[in-house]
Amino acid sequence: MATELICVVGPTACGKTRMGVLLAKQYNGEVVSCDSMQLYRGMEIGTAAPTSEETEGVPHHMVGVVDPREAYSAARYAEDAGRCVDDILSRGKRPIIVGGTGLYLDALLSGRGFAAGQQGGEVRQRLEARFDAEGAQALLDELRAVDPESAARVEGVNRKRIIRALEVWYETGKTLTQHNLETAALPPRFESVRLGFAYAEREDMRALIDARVDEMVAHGLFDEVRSLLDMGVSRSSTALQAIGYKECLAFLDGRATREEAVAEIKLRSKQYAKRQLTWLRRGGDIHWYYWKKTRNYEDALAFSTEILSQYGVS
RNA sequence: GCCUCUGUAGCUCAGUUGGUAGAGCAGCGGACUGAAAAUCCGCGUGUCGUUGGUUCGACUCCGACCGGAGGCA
Repeated sequence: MATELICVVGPTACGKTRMGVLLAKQYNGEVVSCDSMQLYRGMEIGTAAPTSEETEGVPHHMVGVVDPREAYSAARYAEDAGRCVDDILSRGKRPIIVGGTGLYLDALLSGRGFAAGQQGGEVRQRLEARFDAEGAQALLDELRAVDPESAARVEGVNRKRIIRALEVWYETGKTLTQHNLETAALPPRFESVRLGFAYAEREDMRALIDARVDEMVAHGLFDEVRSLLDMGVSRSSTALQAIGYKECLAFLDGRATREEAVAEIKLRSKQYAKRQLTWLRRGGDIHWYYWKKTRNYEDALAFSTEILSQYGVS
């Protein structure tokens, strides 16, 4: 199968948006965002969603398409984004996947599918209630009895993972381990080349993240959070768990000063970037380009086209 | 100028009667297919201000010096 997709990955604030646009222009492409928070409407500032100036006319999909009151998921992303990709391909254009949500990207590309169960589902709600009432140990023991491998892989008191593994068991009668085993061998849904962009010095990335957070605040991040609340987005919603939003909430609710909130956003953003790097390292198979102090997009584009030509992408 | 307190990890601080040091946060590494910007796991990274002295042995006791805080003048 010929290479169909170009993927632009990397930690936050490392030039993915710009590279996506440049590549789209060069390869007759359209961008499909792969970002679990840019999906939500009304969160442009805090998620650094591409602005109309930034996109320069290149179509961007999967940005601002979900009501923030809704709970989205990796499974839904794989479906929705998959449709976008198919559509772009059918029009003879090149899909360029741009984003930093590793799980979503893998879900889109792999075509493995997810086992049944969902946030807000009956089985899940019941398990959540039981977890809080009976304690982690009880459910972990229960999981160990049916799916010892999953139980072993769930390190510590990982509420989400314990519940999810049990949910798969009760929803499908198969263990999560079994599901993973059966789907891991499936061929990928799309063939792709992954280009990674990061900083050679982590300190440079950190400084940039700090500066970008200050920019977001100057551009009205706090107002953005206020208007989400005004439109009835719950404080516990997935959307408001986004970095930059939950910290603003702490300020708006009087649990932190404005300065503390901003400092917390910077901190959490940098920790997030580190986690993104961990995820991407693990996946391997990425052609990395490392920025020096200042970004040389021309050089990065030259690097990218060189790599892409090796895969027959032109 | 004198007196008192103080100086230990990147930061805030513990450290019993002398046996070369440990917490939180930060940081670093890792896991992760239906919340993933989420959730969870692992790892101390050190001229104990400097310099003399006492001692088998000093972060610990003594002196001097340097830096910080407060008080009296």
